[in-house]
Amino acid sequence: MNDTATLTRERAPPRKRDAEATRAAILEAAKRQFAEFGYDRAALRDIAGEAGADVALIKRYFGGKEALFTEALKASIRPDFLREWDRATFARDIATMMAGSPNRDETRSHSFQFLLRTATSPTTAPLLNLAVQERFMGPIRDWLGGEAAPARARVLAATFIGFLVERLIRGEPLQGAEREAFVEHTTALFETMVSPANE
Amino acid sequence: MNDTATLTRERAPPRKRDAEATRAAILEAAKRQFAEFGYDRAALRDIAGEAGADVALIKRYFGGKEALFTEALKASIRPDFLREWDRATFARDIATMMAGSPNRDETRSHSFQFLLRTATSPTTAPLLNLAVQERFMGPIRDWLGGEAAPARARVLAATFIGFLVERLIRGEPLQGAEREAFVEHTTALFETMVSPANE
DNA sequence: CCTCCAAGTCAATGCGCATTGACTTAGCGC
DNA sequence: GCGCTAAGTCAATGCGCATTGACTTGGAGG
Repeated sequence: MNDTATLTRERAPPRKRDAEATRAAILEAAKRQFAEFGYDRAALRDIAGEAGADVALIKRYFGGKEALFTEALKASIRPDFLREWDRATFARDIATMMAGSPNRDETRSHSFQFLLRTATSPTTAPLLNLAVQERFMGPIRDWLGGEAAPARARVLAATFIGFLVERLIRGEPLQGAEREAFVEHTTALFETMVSPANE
Repeated sequence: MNDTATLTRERAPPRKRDAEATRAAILEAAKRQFAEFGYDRAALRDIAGEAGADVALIKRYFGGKEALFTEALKASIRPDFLREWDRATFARDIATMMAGSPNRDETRSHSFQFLLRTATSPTTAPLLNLAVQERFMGPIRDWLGGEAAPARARVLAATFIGFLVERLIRGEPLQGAEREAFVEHTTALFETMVSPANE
């Protein structure tokens, strides 16, 4: 009797024999666990477990751990993520988001956490670079527009990433005056990046 | 004494039986390898190897992998790192540094790479948070001064980290016009953070 | 030259994990 | 109902690694 049911994650209800659905479930679990644990500490066993599938199916459907990771990475970068933010309130929205805890808006932070974990693992960094270049930098560049868009996109992306990390690291949530000041300064920071700075 | 001659594996010349020296060598190798490979992929065998010592000595002198890591982490955060930058040229210096490759100024980036790898590994993040709070945030806060220093320190630290990550990820080096624009915008960005923004 | 202890070595042990191939079963077409 | 194929299961294998305890050796003090 294997009781992997003790895991906190809910197991999907018993699925009919459906290759497509199984594959999708595995990919979903992979996205989540790679994002949460990083490449090294994510175990195929557990991923399969969460998906309600067997480890061997990962081999069948994806080939191996690295291949699964690559696919999960691709699936985690949505090129249209910028459209979700209103241009007018962009800076403040970002600032507010960064002031919060990562657990709250899990849906959105999934993919970014994924990026972070990937970014700093020496093994996976090369994989990331490729994906980011076309699916992350590109959109930001277009979204920014104006002169020197590529360089400005880099600056924006870097800053963005930094705040994600800070939020990830942060121990206790921001509160009171510090939180307000944080939001103000962060808003100002992102605003200077969106509207071209005057020399 | 030159030391970092070859990338492969510098073995120190046969050391006399000296517990202190051995301990130090191990710690040094640990700092380097943890920074380069991250916690998970750094192997005690290799660390000991680089230090010209045996794995078992790591147990004797440090207790285990996690203890060694913690110590290496502490040793990697220098609370006075900010003093190295001239206040007047701070922003531009940072920008120039960020425009370069991480391999060039290895000495300085060691400790930061360490931070990054630590930051995004779920296991080690808690350890980091503690260390960073007092040895990283504190100094920045004092260095910044002025009103809302804690919040502004956070903003500065976050941005700083982001650029480190971006630099770490970046595939090919920045060149030509993009590099120039990048430096300009980054300089401007850091300047607004040092000199208090006017409301 | 001898003793003894700390410094350093060696090899066994066990764990967690990915990989893999042989096995079992569901379910569709006939 | 029958059989065949794809979907899903199981267990063996092997690798990399940290841990650990028993062993060996250097070298200083007598």
